[in-house]
Amino acid sequence: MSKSDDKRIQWTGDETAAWTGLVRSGQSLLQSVETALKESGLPPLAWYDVLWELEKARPTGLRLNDLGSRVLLDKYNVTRLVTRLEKEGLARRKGCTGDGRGVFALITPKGVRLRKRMWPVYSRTVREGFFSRLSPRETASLRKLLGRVSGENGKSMAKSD
Amino acid sequence: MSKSDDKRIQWTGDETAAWTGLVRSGQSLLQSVETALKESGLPPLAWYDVLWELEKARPTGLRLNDLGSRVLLDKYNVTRLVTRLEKEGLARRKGCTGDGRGVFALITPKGVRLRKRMWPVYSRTVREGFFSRLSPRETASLRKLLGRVSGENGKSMAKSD
DNA sequence: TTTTATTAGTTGCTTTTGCAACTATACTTC
DNA sequence: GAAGTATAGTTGCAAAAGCAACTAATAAAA
Repeated sequence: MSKSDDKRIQWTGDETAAWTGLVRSGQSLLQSVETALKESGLPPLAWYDVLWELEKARPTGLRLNDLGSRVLLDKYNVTRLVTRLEKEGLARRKGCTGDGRGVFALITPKGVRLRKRMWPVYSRTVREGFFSRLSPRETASLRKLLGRVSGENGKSMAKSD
Repeated sequence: MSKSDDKRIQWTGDETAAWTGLVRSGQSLLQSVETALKESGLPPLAWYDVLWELEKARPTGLRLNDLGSRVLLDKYNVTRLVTRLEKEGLARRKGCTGDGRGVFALITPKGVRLRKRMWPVYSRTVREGFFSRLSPRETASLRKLLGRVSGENGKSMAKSD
């Protein structure tokens, strides 16, 4: 690797600020949501995400695998989260006919009800901390920029093994 | 609260996409950094953040409290992380003369060296996954937008108790 | 000045993550 | 069709995070 293609190790001011802005605003908002949910006696955001994916995937359900890739969870965490949901009667497993290894997760009516109760809290918190600070144009512009960033990432999130 | 000022529970398409873009790109990039660090046999990003704050705060050091608010860590996690760093000889504590409750954390030369070894890995990963996907103008624009979002958040990150 | 309330930091206990090893089924290829 | 390899999911153990209770010191009230 020659000196000139030695990737710029240094960051510009804008780069640094954009990066810290991204990380900090994300973390801070997520934290607000978690706090708001807890204050309302509701489960964590990860539960919402999973329940929502399962609800959208009705009536088929979702393979744990797919579920994991949608919510950015490693497979062992999917296993465990689904187990917890199952224990609360919010979801259930169903063996996959056709692929003996596969397992589907399905949302239950109780799961749907819980998800619906969580939504207003989640929604409101994000609106207050995020959307309300941006004009529609700015929101659209942010969407576009972040879309560029999220575009197929080198390494996928869910580790294979 | 009248019906009309009932906060919009629904999200527009742009809002949804901006939110998921923010969360997913942040998580995904952070995950890439963690992976890269691990692959290089280096400690997690949180260590970097703390070491860097301590390095900037030389030679005075930082109160654990301040440290926590800068790196978005709850106080008990600060206590523990500093303990781990101390155990590795990367930082040390120093009682605070003047305020008997206070504790300063100081970075050691070894800590500085480690932080310097971590930087290229960190830096490169973020450049590849983030900066390299945006033009300088876009980066600046993103910075501005995210700055709007991060502006004093309702609830501070580090919980008081 | 004594009492009361805050603030800084630590620690025990529980829950959750992360890693690595493991089982079981499906796919390849020879 | 047998042997090897890849994939889906689970689990044991260790490290880390979250919560609440606790200590010690400062600041505020009475």
